[in-house]
Amino acid sequence: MSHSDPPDPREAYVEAVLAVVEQVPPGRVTTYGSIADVVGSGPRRVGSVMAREADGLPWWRVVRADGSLPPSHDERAHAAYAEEGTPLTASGRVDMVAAYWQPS
DNA sequence: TTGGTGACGGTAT
DNA sequence: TATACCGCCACCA
Repeated sequence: MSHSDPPDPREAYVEAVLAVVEQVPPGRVTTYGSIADVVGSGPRRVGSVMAREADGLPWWRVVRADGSLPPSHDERAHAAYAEEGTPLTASGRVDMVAAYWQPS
């Protein structure tokens, strides 16, 4: 209310992304692009948020459109997939046909 | 202010 | 199927 009442759309955007990620059911995944579509932004913005705010989030449930993740996180992601029973392809990527979850 | 960067996506090769 | 390239656009030095 004072001279400065920072609505900070950046923070609201981050919260919106995190809210969607929290809704992805175990054993299922969604994509950066799908989240971007829901929150109204580009996939690279979503990736940027994940890189900074992944702390305490099921980040492994957010994958690329082809069902893969960066090699750096691939190993930890696979451990989570095995634990949650996430369907994978023979190539070692998430089976998008079987595991894709569309955020509402 | 300008330019480089990036947990991406889609298309071409 | 894998690799290369370009397009996008907010963020940071």
